[in-house]
Amino acid sequence: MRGRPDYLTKGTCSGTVEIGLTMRRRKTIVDVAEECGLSQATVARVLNGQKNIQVKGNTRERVLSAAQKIGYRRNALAASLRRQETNTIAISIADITNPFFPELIKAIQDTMRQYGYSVIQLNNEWNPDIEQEHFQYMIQTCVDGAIISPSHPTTNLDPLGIIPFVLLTNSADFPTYDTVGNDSKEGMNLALERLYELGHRQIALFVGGSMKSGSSWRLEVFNNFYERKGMEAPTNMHVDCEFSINSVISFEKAKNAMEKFLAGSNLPTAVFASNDILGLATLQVANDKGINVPDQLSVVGMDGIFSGEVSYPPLTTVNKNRAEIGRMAALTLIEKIKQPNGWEAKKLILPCNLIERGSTGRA
Amino acid sequence: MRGRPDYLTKGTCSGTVEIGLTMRRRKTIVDVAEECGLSQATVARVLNGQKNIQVKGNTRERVLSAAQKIGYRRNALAASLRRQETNTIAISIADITNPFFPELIKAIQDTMRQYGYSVIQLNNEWNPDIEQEHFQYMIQTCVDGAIISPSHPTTNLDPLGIIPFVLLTNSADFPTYDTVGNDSKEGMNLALERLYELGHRQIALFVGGSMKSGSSWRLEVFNNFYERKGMEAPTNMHVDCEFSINSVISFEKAKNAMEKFLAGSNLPTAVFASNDILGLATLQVANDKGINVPDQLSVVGMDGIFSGEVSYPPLTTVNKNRAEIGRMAALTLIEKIKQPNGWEAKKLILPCNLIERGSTGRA
DNA sequence: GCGTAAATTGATAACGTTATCATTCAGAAG
DNA sequence: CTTCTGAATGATAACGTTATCAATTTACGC
Repeated sequence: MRGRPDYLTKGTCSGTVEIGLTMRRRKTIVDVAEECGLSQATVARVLNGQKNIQVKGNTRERVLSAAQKIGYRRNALAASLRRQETNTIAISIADITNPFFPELIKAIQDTMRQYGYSVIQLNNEWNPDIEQEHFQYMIQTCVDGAIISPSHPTTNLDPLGIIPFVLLTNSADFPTYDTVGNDSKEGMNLALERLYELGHRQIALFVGGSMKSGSSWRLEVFNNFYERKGMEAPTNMHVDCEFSINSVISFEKAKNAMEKFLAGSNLPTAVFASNDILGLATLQVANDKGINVPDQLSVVGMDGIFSGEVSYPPLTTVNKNRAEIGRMAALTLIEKIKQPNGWEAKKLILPCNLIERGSTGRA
Repeated sequence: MRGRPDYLTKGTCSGTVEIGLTMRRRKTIVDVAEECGLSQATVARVLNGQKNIQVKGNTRERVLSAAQKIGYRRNALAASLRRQETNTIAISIADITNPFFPELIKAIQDTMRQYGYSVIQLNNEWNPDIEQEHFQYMIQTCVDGAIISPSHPTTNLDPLGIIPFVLLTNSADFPTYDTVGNDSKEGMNLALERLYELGHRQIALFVGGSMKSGSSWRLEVFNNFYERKGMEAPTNMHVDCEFSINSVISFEKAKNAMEKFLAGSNLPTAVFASNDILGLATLQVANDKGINVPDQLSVVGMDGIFSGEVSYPPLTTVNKNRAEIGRMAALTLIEKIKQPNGWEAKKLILPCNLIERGSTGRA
């Protein structure tokens, strides 16, 4: 029986007397062993629950009841240290208050839970330094894997070392990594095509500023669309605005930009907003100006956040299935963790779907 | 120098030759010690960075550069096991996709981060069984503390044992525990008083069903308010609806309930909704029916979620400062962790504030 | 130069598991 | 009653830190 030095053992209940002020030490496998008169080894065998262990039903009983009796709780720290795996994965995103993320995270949590993993979620606030700190944290805490939404296209992922990870992005900026993302280009096309079908020819493109990488591909898709239709792409139909860390501030900035645009002379019959915040801002400006949506102006957003359902009118949007992205990212990561060798980069691109609500109608 | 058994050492780079397929073992303090020719003890002293340690500047250099060179990363697992603290706390809430929570969580994360703690966030989906599982998980992973939003007024907190925790609630259901919450009653009064000031006498009370504990106190506050004004509280001005796990579904149910109510004969001049989802549903129904808000109907919600800012008109609401609640809960918990003895239950009740936006006006 | 105290450094035992090996035990065959 | 085999149990060395104590070096006054 292994001894315990005095300065630690002090305070343990011995016999029936319990020392007043000292904290009750947590029960360990050793205590269970003492209690039931078996060795630590057998106790461990029973309690860690490996499937194909050999223990007599009798001794199993003894161990379990002893553990129950003294209130034993496994110390996951010790187990993780010994087994060299923590059954924990990390998620790195920009900002949990961004309405895009909670569902995504929940899906990851749910899926991971099913496979016995817990999830640590980290916000970097679009700050690459914090992001790097988080990577270090992941290494220190020995997470088994990570799901990462890179704060920038230039995010350096090397520090992650041998930690298996999956990226939440569809950008071409990370060609050699595993990625799960939406087909945003195709989604945007879906919206434009539908607007065309409804008779819209003067469509404004509303893009959220420098923060969002990939503003340029939107313009490309926009121009290609008009080309496909044999029309000249309008050049005076672009609305830009800054995008901020905080959704509320972004919303205000978006409103200002759209107000200015709608005060101009050349008015669109429809607005394609590259995310729902921008779309909602457009709605509010239109409402304020007495422009009827959708009779005088159609508005399409992108993402499918909750606020778009409760707006007036409800916002038509290119929906990104965040739950599915989360689930697939989780599954991909698990697969990668289980089979770390000979893995080649997987690129999963999920389709978007158009949800038509009240903000769109005939031109 | 401590030895390492063959079956583990195999694959470590020895000399200049590196064995092909085997995984590179993670560098430890022992490796650093070998590299710089000092003992583990001194290496540890330098690297764990205790403030007032005694090491010569020279040796510190040696250690640091050696650590740098071989790419040493501290193993937090081992450290936590030894130090008996993880610098990690857990948050238990119902559902991260509920728009009320993300800001709260972020505030907790931010504050905790400042004090060197990481945060594990767990969703119980209003399910007490999952909630209990999470409590067990907290014990196993040896979190230093927990912040808990109880799924039900009957949630059993005993299993948490000696883990220090703080509850996110203002209900009287947990009188003996530390709690941080908003003064919702006072907040509701704020709204009613303001509506009265604006000339409203026929105010409807819109309450979200059985899910939400504390529906009854709202009625009490409502009746007290009218009594205070020397008026008879209207008894035909209560709208109830089921509340669901999912915000979207709750919203639809709320719309149905409000539609039915507004189709009736006795119409209110104002609606007080006990949360923003209900308020937004009211707005949308009014808009659909051509009832002008706020000219014909004023609407006040409660919580202050983002969707209320982007609705049309923007929703007047009794704001709960979620960031502040999170911050205070975090600070209280830290205090409790640092000073575990002789603590008596702290009850923090933060004031609500009324945010007047476009959905309210003169009767 | 010497003795003493202070400043550095080193050796090592924990923390609570898991996994390997060795040992014992039960049961069957001879 | 042996002898052998496989099942069941026990002893113990890791996992990588931190913290205690002991040992060593340095500083300093006389």
